[in-house]
Amino acid sequence: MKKLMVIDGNSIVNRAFYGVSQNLTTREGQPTNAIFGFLNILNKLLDEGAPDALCVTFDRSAPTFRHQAFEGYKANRKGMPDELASQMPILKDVLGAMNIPMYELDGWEADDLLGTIARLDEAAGWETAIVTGDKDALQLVTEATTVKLVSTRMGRTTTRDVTPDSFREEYGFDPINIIDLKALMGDSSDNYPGVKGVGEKTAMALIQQYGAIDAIYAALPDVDAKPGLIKKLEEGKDSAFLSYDLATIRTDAPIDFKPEDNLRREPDNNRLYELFLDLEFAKLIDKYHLTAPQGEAVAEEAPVFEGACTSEMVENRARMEELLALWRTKEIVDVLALPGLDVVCVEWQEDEKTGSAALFFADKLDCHNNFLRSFFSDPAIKKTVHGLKNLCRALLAEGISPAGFVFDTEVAAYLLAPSDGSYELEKLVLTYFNQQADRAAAYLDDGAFSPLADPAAPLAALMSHCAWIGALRGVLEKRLRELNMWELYEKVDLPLCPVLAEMETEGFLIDRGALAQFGDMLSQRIDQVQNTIYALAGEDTFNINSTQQLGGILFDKLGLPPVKKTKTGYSTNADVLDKLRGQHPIIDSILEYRQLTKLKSTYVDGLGKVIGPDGRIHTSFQNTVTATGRLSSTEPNLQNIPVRTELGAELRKMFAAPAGKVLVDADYSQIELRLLAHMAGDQAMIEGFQSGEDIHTITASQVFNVPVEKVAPQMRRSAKAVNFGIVYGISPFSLSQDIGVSVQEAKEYMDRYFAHYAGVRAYMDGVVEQAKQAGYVSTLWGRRRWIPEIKSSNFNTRSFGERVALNAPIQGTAADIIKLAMIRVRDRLKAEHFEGKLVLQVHDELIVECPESEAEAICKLVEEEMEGVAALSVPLLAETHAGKTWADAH
DNA sequence: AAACTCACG
DNA sequence: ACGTACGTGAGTTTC
Repeated sequence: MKKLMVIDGNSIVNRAFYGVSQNLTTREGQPTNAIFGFLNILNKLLDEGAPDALCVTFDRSAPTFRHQAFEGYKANRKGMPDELASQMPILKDVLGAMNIPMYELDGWEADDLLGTIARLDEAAGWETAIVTGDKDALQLVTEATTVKLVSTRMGRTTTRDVTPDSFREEYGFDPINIIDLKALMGDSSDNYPGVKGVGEKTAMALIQQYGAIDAIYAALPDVDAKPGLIKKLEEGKDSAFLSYDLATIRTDAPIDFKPEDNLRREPDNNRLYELFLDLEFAKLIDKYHLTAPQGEAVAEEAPVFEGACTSEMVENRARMEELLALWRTKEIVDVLALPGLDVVCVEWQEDEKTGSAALFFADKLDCHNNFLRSFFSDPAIKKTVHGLKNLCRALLAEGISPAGFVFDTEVAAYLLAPSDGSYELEKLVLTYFNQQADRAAAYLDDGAFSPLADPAAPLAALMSHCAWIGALRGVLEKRLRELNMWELYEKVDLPLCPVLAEMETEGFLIDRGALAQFGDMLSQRIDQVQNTIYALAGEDTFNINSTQQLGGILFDKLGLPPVKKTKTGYSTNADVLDKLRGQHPIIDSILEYRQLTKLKSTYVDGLGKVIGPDGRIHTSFQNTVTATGRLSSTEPNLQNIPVRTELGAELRKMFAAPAGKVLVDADYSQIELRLLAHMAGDQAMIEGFQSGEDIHTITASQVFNVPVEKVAPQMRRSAKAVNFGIVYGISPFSLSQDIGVSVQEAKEYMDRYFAHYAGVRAYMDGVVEQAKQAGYVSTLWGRRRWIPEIKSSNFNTRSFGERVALNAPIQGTAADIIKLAMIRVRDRLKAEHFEGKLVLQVHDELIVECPESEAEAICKLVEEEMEGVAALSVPLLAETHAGKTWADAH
């Protein structure tokens, strides 16, 4: 007997939408999670069920014919969220391309079509499997028709086959009587009432005993039940029969259906390929073995390797010179340099065909080193690489000065999609070409790569990586130019790479001894405070670091009032503890304990672990991580060294200049607010900055309408909080939390603020509008951040998108500016033969280590370059200081 | 691996 | 009525 599988499209797509990771979108912001989830469920079903035929049914909008009788029907069902609605037509396109028949009919619901199809199928002598998440469909179960009930739990979908036997076993009555069950108990999601006062338990018992509501009502008033229930049944009779009709799935929809029309067919390769390409479902392209349509350009033309790859072991000096000379004549050479530089692959274009070579440097100190040096420091050889910053660092470690790098695929991909998070070559190949590249690192893991032993096998893969780098260069460059980001790329992010590598290599000297001493002091105090806490708590068996255990002590044992909850229990963060201050002496001790242990573990111990043999700390600057364009710093993070508390700031005394040298520290004054004034073109704020007065005082004076000299400290504090809040897209509630006033007062501050800075409000409205229209926002230098969230139908998600739209242009422009300043400072230090070197950047702050004799000149140089990056409608101000330690210089 | 907390701009 | 500020990285506990 042939089998047909019929899928309740609306039910399954809903489950997929709410069950699959919410954030799956294309890079342009089209949500795809429901489609992806639907296809996954479909694939799983087909693997398990192997039906001969397959089709899908869809609703054509409520209220339906069947339910017109009842006005409140579906009043409780919310309309489909936009993110799901936008996926429906695409899903139907996909199913169409897969040659899966779809059935939908005006005025009919999916389940009526399911019912009709099942019966027609049965009549034709076929078996039917109905796939749905809706238990109403169980009424359709017969010997020939099973229901595959789909449920999603924690993102996993499971299906359960329901047959007449398994149904009876579970419910104790026949499948058809589920209609009677619903007639009594009602259905809140479909909004039909059933019998008032009868729930699932009661209804089940009645149906198990009597089978159908006809039988129940026929037996009235002698039904075997309590008098109260009998009264309810009598009163609810009309409603019960109405509900019965509503719960009945019709099997007589006027559709033209023949089972054999639904026999499985091969998908339409070209249509499906293009759809999956648009949806960025590269893995599914592989899974379905789809191929790029022949003869027409798809997204991007993928490179051809076959037969084009040759490799060469360069064994003598003459051949090296020959190759170097050749490469100098080429427009570009694409380079894959493996970590450690012991293997370098080079590919280039030669008379319309590709040439390539793999160079091995088993011993970097032999004559090959000359090759490495000549190749990587020759400005005449124009090189493309993936991950320039790290390559530069590796080169510097070999004493080679990098030059001639004209393209970095990693940085380019970051600029095009800065929220993507990671940009491994394999991932980019998948994104831009929908192809799977083997991981180059696979040939290196545990040092297994041994080119001399077996050059052939891994070499082909490595060379193909090289070719991918070249192919990516093509599409990335094209895209950067299309988006007007080429200049940003060429003038800012690319040339910053060697600067960062130099800074990492240089490192920051730290006073090991002083650090250890500080750590000992902390340990002693931690001991004391810990004892105090245990004494105050009356027990010493709990772990103060555990928020759970601590919460138990504070809120259960000591009875303090819980201020805030987290997912897992009581919140015990600093905000909460601050509110509890004065209610119990243990609070102050816990705050102190937190401060001390943070300093000890994160900073003293953390930093101690990463001091190099040279006594210096070499952080890694991440230049492809943040969504806004900022840098970040890892292993260790040197951008969050304490400064705000006195004890914490002690640490900055450990960051020092060596004997005979000093640190020059320069930081931008209020750069983000200045940028807000400039970008908003707000005259009042611009004049405020031009006056040279303290901006928070001016704001207070304008907002509170008092002369500058009459601004009280509290007024300035409030104005400062508003100023900062604005840049983040603040709400009155958060402002009130921040400065400790009522929400009403906070709102008044903001209203007054916007009244005086009308340009700021207009700018904010404009930038949000731009983000909604275009899907992205930009900095002054054209750095982009895509904001798919702003089109969300979810209030919180959308609000987040709006705040991001407000903040990203400002934070990002500040990042553009300091990156440019870094490049220029570094270039001038070098050009003017200073010994001074950049060692650190902390978002709006630069630190140079230099001989004492250079300090004065370098202060001037850094200030000039930082302030001179751009001419805005407000001055860019940088303040510089020199000192023996970071604490002194800041 | 996720949750919580906290350090910085 | 919602749920409450942008951007990071790291240490600790807990599952």
